[in-house]
Amino acid sequence: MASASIDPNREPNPVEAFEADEGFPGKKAAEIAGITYRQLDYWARTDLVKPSLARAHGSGSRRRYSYRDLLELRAVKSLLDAGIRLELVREVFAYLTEHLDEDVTRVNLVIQGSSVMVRTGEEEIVDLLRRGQGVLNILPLAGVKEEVDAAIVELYPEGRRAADETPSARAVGE
Amino acid sequence: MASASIDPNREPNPVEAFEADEGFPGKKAAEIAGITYRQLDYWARTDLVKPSLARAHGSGSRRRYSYRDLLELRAVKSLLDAGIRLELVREVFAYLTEHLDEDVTRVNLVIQGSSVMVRTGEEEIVDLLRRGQGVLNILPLAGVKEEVDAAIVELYPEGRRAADETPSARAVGE
DNA sequence: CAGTGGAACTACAGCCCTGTGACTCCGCAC
DNA sequence: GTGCGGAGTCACAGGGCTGTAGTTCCACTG
Repeated sequence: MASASIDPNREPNPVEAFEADEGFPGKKAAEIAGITYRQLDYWARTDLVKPSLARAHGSGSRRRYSYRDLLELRAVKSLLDAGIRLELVREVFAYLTEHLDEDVTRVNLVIQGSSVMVRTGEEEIVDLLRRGQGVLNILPLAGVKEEVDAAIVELYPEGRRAADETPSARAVGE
Repeated sequence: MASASIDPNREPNPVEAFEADEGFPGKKAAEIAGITYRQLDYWARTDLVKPSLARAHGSGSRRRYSYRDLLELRAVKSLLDAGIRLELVREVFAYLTEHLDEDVTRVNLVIQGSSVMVRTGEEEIVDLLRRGQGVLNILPLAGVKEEVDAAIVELYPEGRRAADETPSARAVGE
């Protein structure tokens, strides 16, 4: 709701400030995504979601997750919470990592058997439903983004160098 | 759509003949459902899908599955194939066993988080989609029935005492 | 009615996956 | 340098099977 204006020369929001600064360290990434640190660690080791700003290089080093990584982490969590096996989640993300651009906001992730799609309209989904082959799994990515943003604001209200407080729903286009 | 006519004085189809006779023994049930015998056994032991005509009572005894049991087995398999964890499947069936009447044919099974629903129209599903909270899993039960019928006809064409050879459901689909 | 063969259930060990706990280790900021 | 916090390691647990070697019961034969 509210003031998520698409101002071309707006201030960087907390998310961007964070990222520009240094990204999110493992522990915070886990908190924001709502998972345990051990899961985050396990997923990183097993190549499910790796920190894209800086990978670990031995004990004592620090992983650094980008905002997009957070979205992925949270999406994984959502799928898991919905009772989907990590095995399938891995397949999904193998695809997703390549095909997901920045248009996260109005899109549904649709999984049908072993094929993954990114669908915008309800029409298309109804169509899939009608020709119903097997189970459909549908994850609205908009919700994922909202959750991540909310978690960031709640856990780390001032970003890093303060910046814009509005939760940045980033709006339509992209 | 099509020829699954509800003819009041039709012959019993192979399915009904089978069941009236003695139901389906474990091994055949597994074949028809498209699962391994070990899975069937495991599910029976852990109370996921139990043979409703006769449960095992020691080595040498025989489980006897009803046609409806076959539908459940196949539905479980579909859910599993779709990457859903057995844990969730158990929850689903706890509900389903009570709320699934005989109208299996035009219904979608909708799972959202921990709540399970049986929905007929696309409207309702679109609505759920629109207010999208979390992941939706949708399984068209019609397909399940078709698959079971097809499997029975293919694997055991003569039912038991012959009976009606016409593939009951299928026809048009395909 | 006893004997027998085989189908089908049972027991049990073992495998893989997904974590979790409890340490240990070590890079980096100070 | 040194200490802190986060990465690494290892052992182990629980779920969900699978494979295999028993056990039984049941139907059929004689």
